[in-house]
Amino acid sequence: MVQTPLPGKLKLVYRSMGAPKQKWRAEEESALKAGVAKHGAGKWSTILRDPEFSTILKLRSNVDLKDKWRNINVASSGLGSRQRVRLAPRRNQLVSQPKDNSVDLTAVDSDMDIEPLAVSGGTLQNAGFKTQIPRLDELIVEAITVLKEPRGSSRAAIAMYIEEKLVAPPNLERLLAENIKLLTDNRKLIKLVGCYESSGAVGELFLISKAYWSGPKEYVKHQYRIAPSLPSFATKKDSSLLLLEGKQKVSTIVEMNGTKVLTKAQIDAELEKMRRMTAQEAAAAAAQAVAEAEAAISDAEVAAREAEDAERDAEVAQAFAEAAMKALK
DNA sequence: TTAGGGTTACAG
DNA sequence: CTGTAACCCTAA
Repeated sequence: MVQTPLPGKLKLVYRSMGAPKQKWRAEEESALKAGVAKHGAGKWSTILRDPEFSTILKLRSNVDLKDKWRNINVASSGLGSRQRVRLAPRRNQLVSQPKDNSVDLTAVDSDMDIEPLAVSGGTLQNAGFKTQIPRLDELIVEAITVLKEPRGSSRAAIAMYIEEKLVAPPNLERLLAENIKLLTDNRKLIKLVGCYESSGAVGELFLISKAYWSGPKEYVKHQYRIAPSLPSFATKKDSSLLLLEGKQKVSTIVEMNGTKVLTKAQIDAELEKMRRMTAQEAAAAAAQAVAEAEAAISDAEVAAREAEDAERDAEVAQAFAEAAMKALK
């Protein structure tokens, strides 16, 4: 019980070879989250053995993964300190059972990920256990956000995340399917329906409603991403025809993202180009745009410090790609 | 091997 | 000093 590593004199016990602490890199953390999404929490050894993560997590042990996952969950749970496990968080029950579809997710526009976090000054004193009965739609968004999977998260991954976090009702899968569909229809989420190859270009098909890809070599993935919030054109009908042309357009988007200005002239210019292209060409161009976006995401993961900005740019690029794909139907 | 409790290092 | 993250120990 009492841990006595050494007599109090010699406390300067360094790690294996003089490594004080091994801070987790964002890359490793992402790999861990992805691994949990794939294999489930608790399968640390399995995750460690997965060739997709073994390279990144080579220096970590299964215990390290377990501890890190615990830290992530503790931090994500909104509760400040977890040295004292006063009450088990198992009392959280998902009660928002939509009888029909009375879940008003239209009001989830601006106040989405803002947590109250009223711990100003003193620590949690009265907040014994949180009664924060989470909303399912918020949980979905949180799952996708936390998992940070480059190609989005599948329903199974989202369900697994939620089940890891709280006691979910047995019909979670069904509720999840309904809620995800609503979120997708309301453009809060972007659905990755498939990947395809067209004339050498490999891309993804993002849909926000019903559409089908009849092109060659399509395989369904059914993963979901957070829909980026774009200035204006997302609500305009006429601007549904948008298109990118590879990295050139991406750089344009980056500039746009910086200034937050998307002029009508720019949209018209894109429309002009779009009208000269066939659906196939548009698909290829959209594919390239997505590829650029993915490259930006990869770079962001390597350079963990500027991950936010780069990923944001990537998402904007993907939004354009999605708009282009929508135009195809 | 994993889930926890417990400990140490580090940043604020 | 305090809280947090990385690490350690051990029962199951």
